[in-house]
Amino acid sequence: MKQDRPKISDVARIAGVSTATVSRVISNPGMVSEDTRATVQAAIAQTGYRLNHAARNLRHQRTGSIVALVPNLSNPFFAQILSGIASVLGPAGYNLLVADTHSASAEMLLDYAEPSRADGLIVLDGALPAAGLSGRVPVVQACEWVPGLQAPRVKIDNAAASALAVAHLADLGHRRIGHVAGPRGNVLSEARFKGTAEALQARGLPYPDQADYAADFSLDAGRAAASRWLLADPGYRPTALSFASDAMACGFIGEVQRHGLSVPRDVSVVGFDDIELIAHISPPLTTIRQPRAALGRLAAERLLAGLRGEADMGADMLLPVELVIRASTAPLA
Amino acid sequence: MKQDRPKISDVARIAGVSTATVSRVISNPGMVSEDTRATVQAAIAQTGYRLNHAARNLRHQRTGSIVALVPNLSNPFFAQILSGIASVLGPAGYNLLVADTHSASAEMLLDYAEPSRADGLIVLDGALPAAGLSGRVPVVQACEWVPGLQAPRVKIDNAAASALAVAHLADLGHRRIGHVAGPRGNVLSEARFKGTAEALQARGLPYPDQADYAADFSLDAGRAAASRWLLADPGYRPTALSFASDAMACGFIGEVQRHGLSVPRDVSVVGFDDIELIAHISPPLTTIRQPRAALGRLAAERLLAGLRGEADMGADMLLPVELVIRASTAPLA
DNA sequence: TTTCTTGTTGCAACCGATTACATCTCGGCG
DNA sequence: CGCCGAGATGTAATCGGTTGCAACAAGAAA
Repeated sequence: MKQDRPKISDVARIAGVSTATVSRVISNPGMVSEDTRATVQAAIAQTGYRLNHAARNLRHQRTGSIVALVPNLSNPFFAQILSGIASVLGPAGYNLLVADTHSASAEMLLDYAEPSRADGLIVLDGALPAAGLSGRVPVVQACEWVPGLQAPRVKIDNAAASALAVAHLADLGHRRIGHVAGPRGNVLSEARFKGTAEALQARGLPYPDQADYAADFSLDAGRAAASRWLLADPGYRPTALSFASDAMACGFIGEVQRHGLSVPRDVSVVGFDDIELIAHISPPLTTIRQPRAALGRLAAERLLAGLRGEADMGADMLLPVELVIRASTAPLA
Repeated sequence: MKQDRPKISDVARIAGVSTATVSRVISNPGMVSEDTRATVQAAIAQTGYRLNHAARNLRHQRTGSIVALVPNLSNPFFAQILSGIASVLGPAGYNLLVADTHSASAEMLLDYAEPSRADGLIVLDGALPAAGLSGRVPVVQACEWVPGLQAPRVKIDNAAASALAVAHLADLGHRRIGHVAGPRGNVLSEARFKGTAEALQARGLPYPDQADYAADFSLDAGRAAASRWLLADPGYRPTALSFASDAMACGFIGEVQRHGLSVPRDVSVVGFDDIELIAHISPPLTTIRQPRAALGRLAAERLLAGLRGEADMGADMLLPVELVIRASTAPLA
């Protein structure tokens, strides 16, 4: 009993043809006569032959897989983008290789950009070094982006999104509108802070020249922001706040409520992302909705187009966002 | 100017040695003399040589990657398990290939179990066919499992977990305790329903012989369950309910509240999973906490041990769960 | 009948690294 | 002085498909 997996030469021997013909039956059936094809297919079935991908990839100089570099896999936000990516890659015959940039060394990350590892790269982490990512395999940036990296970006219009939040709060009569930014240095933090500041300025409202940075985008960071806000003079502190993430907004609300204040009576809150469940907290959170799955899908499609050599891999792509008004915002009392 | 990537023979030529020596410098430096090693390393640096993984994999008959078969990538629950998996695989030198079983055909899924594609398989989807997964590469099942598939399982004790919920509600004085199960046929749904029924029976409480199946584990399914519950006779319907997921519990609470009832005054609710944010809804949800990241980590470690040929890839592994008491449960009025 | 297509198929050279085996050198030892 | 062993390095087969090119057959055109 042969324990080894059958190889193409085994099939060829049984079918009485050359390995070339077997190979053609597999990858280019039209080139082989009907009779031969049937014989070979029978031999394939009989032996239970399965193609060796490593061998094919070596010869074809491709891998059939796309790497996604994710800053934090456990963040549901990224999971949904990945889901969008996978939904495009799978049907197109590509594998999705996921690398958590936090649990991988710089050397390993470099390795992911190797043509012998992946055919393309989707970067979801804006904190990576631009050098090393470029010039090896086609790259697309999604959601976040790496400053200085020449690769198409599929993202939302963060400035416009911030402006939406500001407009909503201003329309409700708020004049002292604050913004709690994400972690310092993060491209999204900066873009959203900048967008908020500019929107405030455009309306003649007071705006900060320095962002109120949080440690990260987490619940705890929102809680910390609440502590700062609670300490401030009620006569001067913002009556409305926009946050760089829903999680932060949640943390803020929880902490504020714990101190006996009420949202939106004492302070209006706008989140960012529209993650699941956010509609079910108390009060349901007003937020900016990002098209997460679409972001992933479009990034993947963009990359595939690039691999086919079709696309103008130059232009960026801005997806629309949407203000979802729930109950965490109210007119200024 | 050579556009091609340098290969090992280019390095060899420049260093004035054979390809064998270059190969040794890369993968077995101790075998090469100090001088030669330095020369070769200089040549590698000079050419910017990078190893071709496809070639090495072909020769080594391994791929360096592990596939995770996930039923639904956009579900944050799985994202956190994946995170645990990635945190182990990365440092061990393995890639994580993620396949969404929903957006892949059966043929593609079979392909993932090919030795030429992956060195091992982590199954997170209990609805896959057992045939085709077995006997090709080492497999570990995590969280969910495939009935009939002979592969070690890393999971929680679903029966014990259900019993925890029942005990909690019974201790609060509830006698009519219900359970809303996940989708019919899902291994977790069945296990949790069975565990709940047995726990009820053991306490002499009325128990259903048929599960109250939901369409899936989602918020909407919980909402639908609420509609059913609201229609039932208040004198007979359960005064407390446990759910097969937090999302369902949330949906239920939201719908019940919309009808002017209050949780936990009118009905106590226990969720399952302890996903993020669940502590911030109103009321904060009492639930069963699953060690998600640990599940992923252990599954990955198990698989790696199997790949090294170390482990008794036979025994299953049960992780402990924990009852987290918050405010959605209260003594029977 | 000869020549030219068109369609099938086989031969053998790849893809790029790894490694068993052979070879060579040099020091130690009888 | 010759033999042996250890260490370093080269030679070439190998992993398993793919594909350019050649060969060949059969039918069409001349």
